[in-house]
Amino acid sequence: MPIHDLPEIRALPLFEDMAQESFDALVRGAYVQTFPPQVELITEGDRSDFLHVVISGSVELFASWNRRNTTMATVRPISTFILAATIKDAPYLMSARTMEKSRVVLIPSMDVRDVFETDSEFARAVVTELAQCYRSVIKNTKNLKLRSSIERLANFLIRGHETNGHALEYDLNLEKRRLASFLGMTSENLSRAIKALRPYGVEIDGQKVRITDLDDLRKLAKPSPLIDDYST
Amino acid sequence: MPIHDLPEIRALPLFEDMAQESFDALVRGAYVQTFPPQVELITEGDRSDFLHVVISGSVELFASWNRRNTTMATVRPISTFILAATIKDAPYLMSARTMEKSRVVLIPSMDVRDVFETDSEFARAVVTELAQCYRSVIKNTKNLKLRSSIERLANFLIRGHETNGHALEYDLNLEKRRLASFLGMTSENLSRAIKALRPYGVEIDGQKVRITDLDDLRKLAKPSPLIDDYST
DNA sequence: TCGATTGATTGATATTTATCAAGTAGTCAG
DNA sequence: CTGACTACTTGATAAATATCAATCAATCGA
Repeated sequence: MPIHDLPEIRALPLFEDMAQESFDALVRGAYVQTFPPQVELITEGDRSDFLHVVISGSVELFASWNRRNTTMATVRPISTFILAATIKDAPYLMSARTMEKSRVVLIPSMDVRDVFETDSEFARAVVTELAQCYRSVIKNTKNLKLRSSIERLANFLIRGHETNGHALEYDLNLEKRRLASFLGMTSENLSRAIKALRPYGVEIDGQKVRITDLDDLRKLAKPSPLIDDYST
Repeated sequence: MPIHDLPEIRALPLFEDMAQESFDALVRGAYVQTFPPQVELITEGDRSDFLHVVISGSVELFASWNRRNTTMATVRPISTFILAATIKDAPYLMSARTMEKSRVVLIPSMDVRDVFETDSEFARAVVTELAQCYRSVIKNTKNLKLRSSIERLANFLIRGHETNGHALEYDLNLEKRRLASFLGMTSENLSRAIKALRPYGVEIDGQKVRITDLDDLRKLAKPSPLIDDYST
């Protein structure tokens, strides 16, 4: 693995506290690869061979059943994905494909499990990461079950506003059809939902989101830290 | 804590591998309590004070937003809940209430975190448990997003058939309104969904489920291990 | 530059799901 | 036993969401 990627990976919460020799053991068998857009990196049901770390670009996690598909999440640098499957040595529950040209580090799952057994600092970091992931999925479930599609969109937009330094104008950074699927609706209905939010001070033109009346939008969205705060 | 509960708790996957002294440290501050039905044990948003272990009875995990409620899971003996919040020392994302008279062990969260820091066997067990929980919630999300309510019900019934030793007649063991909420539908629609499954060989009378044509039901439900197998 | 393709939008319609309003059956306390 | 209560069911209707078809706009490769 090219040396210039190491510091960034080493600095990830998952790796920063572990012993140097453990980290070396992980990195030894790892390799970095650049993928073109729309490449399926992993397929649900397959055995977990590698822990993946997205270094640049972006990756979509999606799931399928009975010819239906849904976007589960998008992974942006720098972060790992499919940690749970790696640790459990269990089949992937989701597929992953690159959304754009992306660089990904592949760490052999066996190495991850070995180091996990020997380095308790790493084990603890894995716990923190998994607990975080677990809580995120729970929040997502609450979002899906307790809110209508328009409410989900409204909250998504407010979250975007917050993650973009509270800018009132920011980039969606996501194709609308993917957003629709992530929010659990069709593209057509996302279009209509966007229109429905216009009276609440939302303008979306292409990838550009503009919030003209945040208070009004908040009144509709009713964001809650127990659903929308991804940091806790 | 009464001594006669200890062996069962000790045998839980979460605790079985840890050092005896660590287990003792956990149990020292713990206490067991019997609650009547419909008691709210924890409230979402509250700080995590205890790790809970259900010894008998059953506990419903539910979540609320904007005066709406949804059942997230039911916890049956012997298992723990809200492990993630305890480990992260973060607010509960779900509330919990007893569904019937239940005995619950309460282990102070601080003790859990302390032992987690010192006993790496325990830390590893926590990882396994959290990875399991995480994967369960992912499966649940796929279930919700990829299937219609009738398909969810059909798969739920097949799962019941399997967890009851492949019996073609078994007890629902759950109020229908709770089942409805868990499956993400209203009670009324659950009633109708049950009727809609009759042509596929399903009879539900009160709490009694009878599957008369498993093949037909399977053809509709299309169960997948990547959604319905809770063991992997 | 120009088809061809892809993503987004819109309108019409269908399906799914929720809500509202009765009504039924079973349970339970007095 | 009885009246109140609760869970469940049913039918009618409404709302939410999906599907289908058509169009538009942007992009891209030849």
